[in-house]
Amino acid sequence: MKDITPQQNKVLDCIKVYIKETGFPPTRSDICKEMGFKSPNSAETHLRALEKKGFISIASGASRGISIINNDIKEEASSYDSNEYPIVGLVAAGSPTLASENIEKQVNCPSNFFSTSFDYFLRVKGLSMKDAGIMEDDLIAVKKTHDVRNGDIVIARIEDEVTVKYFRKPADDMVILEPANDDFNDIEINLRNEDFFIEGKYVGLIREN
Amino acid sequence: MKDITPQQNKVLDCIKVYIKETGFPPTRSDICKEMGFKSPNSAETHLRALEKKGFISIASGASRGISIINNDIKEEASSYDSNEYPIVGLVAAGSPTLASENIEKQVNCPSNFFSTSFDYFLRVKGLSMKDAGIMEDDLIAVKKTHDVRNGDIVIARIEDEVTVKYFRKPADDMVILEPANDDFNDIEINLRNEDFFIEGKYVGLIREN
DNA sequence: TATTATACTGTATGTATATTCAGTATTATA
DNA sequence: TATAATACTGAATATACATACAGTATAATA
Repeated sequence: MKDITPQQNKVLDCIKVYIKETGFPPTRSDICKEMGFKSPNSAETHLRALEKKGFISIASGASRGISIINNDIKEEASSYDSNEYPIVGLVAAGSPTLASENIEKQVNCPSNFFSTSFDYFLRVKGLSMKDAGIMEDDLIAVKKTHDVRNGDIVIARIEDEVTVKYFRKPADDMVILEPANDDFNDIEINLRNEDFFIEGKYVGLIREN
Repeated sequence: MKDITPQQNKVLDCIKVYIKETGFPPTRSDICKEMGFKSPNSAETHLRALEKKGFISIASGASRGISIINNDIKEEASSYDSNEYPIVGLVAAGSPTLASENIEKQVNCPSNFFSTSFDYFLRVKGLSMKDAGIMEDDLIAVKKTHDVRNGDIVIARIEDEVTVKYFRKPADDMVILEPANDDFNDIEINLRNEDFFIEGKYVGLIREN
């Protein structure tokens, strides 16, 4: 992304403000009013410059067809770095984890809250990871990934059941899921016979008291 | 707000999706394409119905002048409600907890993140509260208060040392601080002889992995 | 020094768009 | 049973809007 000029930045800001206040983007003429321009072409050229530099996109032919391209890194820097993340339960049925019927609610959380980015929160059931400090009803931040290593705490699906455990893979066709609680036993999975899937990785935890 | 009909809800959804995908609201004709209508007036009448029922507002004369009216309480509450909270260590010296030299860094966190409001984060040292799921290096959200009850997890200062423990007060002149770990012993404090102070109460926890 | 980017004014125009009017049909509501 | 609300088609039109073209001027680059 190229550098933005102060004036172009003003125009960009004025577009953002307009959208925030009205719910839809401004016309060239609206921008002129806001910026004090007397020709719609002043707005037009600024828009084309902003488009060329990657700050906005302009839908050809459409009125008010401006959309802000949010550059995540810039957003984080400018403190608008909050996002809504869904909380899902440990759903047992074969439905997709993030299907709307599984979402308990959405919570607002800065996207850079944990050092690793994450995709959703999972509400923990049971005490099988007690000794790792993961208690019932805790929210664990899950990053969707298949790239897990021995010793990672993973969110895994065996057949139709979702579980949180330590991951270990002693052989190519075998996975052991280890709880962090002496009252529970290891789960051995034979990858040839059983339907096994890594949903993601545990990257953080939130508890409410 | 009046009841929305299933068809009107479809139209409302289609507007939301259009905005999400393009960044700007649809025209009547766009809605027709999405919904399969053959007359722009079909979209128009639906829009007017949605406006009348308070789901959208329509800017007169403006193209794409539709904006979604958000009366979602939870979103309003969580949208731009972020604050900076300090992280402090378990400082032993007699300096005030929130003195700048004790502040590890500031973190951005929605102020309504936990059901109870809080004042700062404390970085946990040691494993004395392990069985309560509080591990080394966890951040616990602390609410400054002196109003604590038996069974609460409190942040207390004995002489010059700060500690996190379960609180119990069996007599007027006595406090027992109980760890959640069999390897540690209860701490009995005689309020007549010892300098004891309740810093606050544990209301939440955050862990980064 | 020539060229490009920035930063505007001013005019013009085709079309994208909102919006009204005229109908038809079905289903609630009073 | 009359009335209103819902759910559409189809056509017409004034205007809102994007966008191109013609200029002017200044600062930055090659």
